[in-house]
Amino acid sequence: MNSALDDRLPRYQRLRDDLAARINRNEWRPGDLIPSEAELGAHYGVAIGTVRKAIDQLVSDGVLERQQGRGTFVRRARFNSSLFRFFRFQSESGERRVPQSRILRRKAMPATTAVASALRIGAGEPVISLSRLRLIDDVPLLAEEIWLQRSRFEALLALETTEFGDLLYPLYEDRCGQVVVSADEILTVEIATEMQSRLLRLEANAPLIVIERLAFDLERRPIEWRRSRGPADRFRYHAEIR
Amino acid sequence: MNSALDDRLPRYQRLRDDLAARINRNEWRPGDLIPSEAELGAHYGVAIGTVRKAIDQLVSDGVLERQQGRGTFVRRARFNSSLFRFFRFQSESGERRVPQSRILRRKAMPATTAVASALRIGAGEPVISLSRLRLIDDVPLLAEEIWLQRSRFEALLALETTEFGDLLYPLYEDRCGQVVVSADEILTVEIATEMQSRLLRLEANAPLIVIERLAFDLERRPIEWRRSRGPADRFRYHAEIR
DNA sequence: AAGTGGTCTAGACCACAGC
DNA sequence: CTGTGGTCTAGACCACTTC
Repeated sequence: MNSALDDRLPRYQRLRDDLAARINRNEWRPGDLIPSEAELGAHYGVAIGTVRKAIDQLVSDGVLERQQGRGTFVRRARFNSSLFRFFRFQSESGERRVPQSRILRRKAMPATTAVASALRIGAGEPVISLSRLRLIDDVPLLAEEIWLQRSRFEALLALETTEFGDLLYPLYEDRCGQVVVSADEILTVEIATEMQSRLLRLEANAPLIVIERLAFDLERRPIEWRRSRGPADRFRYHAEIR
Repeated sequence: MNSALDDRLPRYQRLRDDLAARINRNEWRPGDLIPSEAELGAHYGVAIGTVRKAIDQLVSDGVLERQQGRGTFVRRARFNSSLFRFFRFQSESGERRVPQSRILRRKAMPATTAVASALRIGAGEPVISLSRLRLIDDVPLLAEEIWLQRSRFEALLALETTEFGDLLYPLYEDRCGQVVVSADEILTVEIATEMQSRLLRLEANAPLIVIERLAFDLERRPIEWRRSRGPADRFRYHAEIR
């Protein structure tokens, strides 16, 4: 379970995993300064070069951020990151803006088999389901269904949905200590159902783009599954591939 | 121009750039074994650790590949890479296959302003334009327009288009010494024109997915621009985002 | 001036491939 | 057995931030 203990792995790997786990359990929170390389080396009994290699990995994972002369910090949610790219549905004038969010429904429920399999939990385990509409200039742009493991996001049930704000990931960070660092997305196109076309104010049978996203924490465990649908004619998606 | 000479940059950076340039000018070709770390260190007059750091970067760029005990090799085109992911248009049965390719047209011409700006060359400079149809089970799946800088791809003009094969990137490698290592893609949806719907055997006004791709060499210079269109209802695109 | 990360070095030992 | 990359160490010096 805990790779930080598996002594077949190189030290820098175990160190990376241990640091990742410490961040994940909120020993250090986004924005915090972590101990210096020298301190970490002394604490773990390894050379500074080994610490550097572990930190290098976490930096390239987007989890940590170095600042020469200042120290190494836990990175905050990145609003310009590609995680936010399907915000790039164009507004009328073409510029990019953060859409408004309106939570339509919030429900605690047992996971369906599909949700459980995506989140890699058992069927029937408690999850939180959100239904959200995103708008620009009061025009609906995306209809989203979101599922979260309840045990990690309990705090969301105690909060008024009107207090959620326009972005969820900062909320996850602040209220639940959950940090999204990567995601897999699958894009497809389908035809709007009657309900969807009413919600998005489209004509019947309009083509919709469907974006399924599975978001991971820094230990690559799935923490959020969402399915977003928007009018295909306003869709523009940018991807960098390697 | 040549960052390998800029002594404000760290040595491992200059070394990385110099190695990249040597690969790009085909001093070593895909599949070749490059000199050992010790040899490179001796040749460039740097410590082995510095060589390792330069090679580390090229490995994470996907240009080189280490094999413990054997050496470091120039990577061949990766057919399972995400560069090939819009091959994932599903076949009837759902499995993934490499589509057939049919070159419909090949033309040497001066670059239009749009093409020149994408490829970052001057308007009117010579380019090669390809028009290609991709099929699975003889059913058209993608209609592609492709533009290449003529100076780099001259060899393609001397080859029968029927000899091109089903994949272009291996052809670029073998015939022209050009290696694609990364790309930017922009996805949009549009409605098929009459000509497109005839080519792809769709009904009029069917929704099309449009994938614009700018492909880069390992010095991040654009070498190919393509625009691919396919039926939206058979589209499935996977992206990993960080 | 003190502390931090950034670069670079030199060398030890290990794991693996290939003769 | 030799040569290769993989890990790890220890220390020097530099560049930057903060006081």
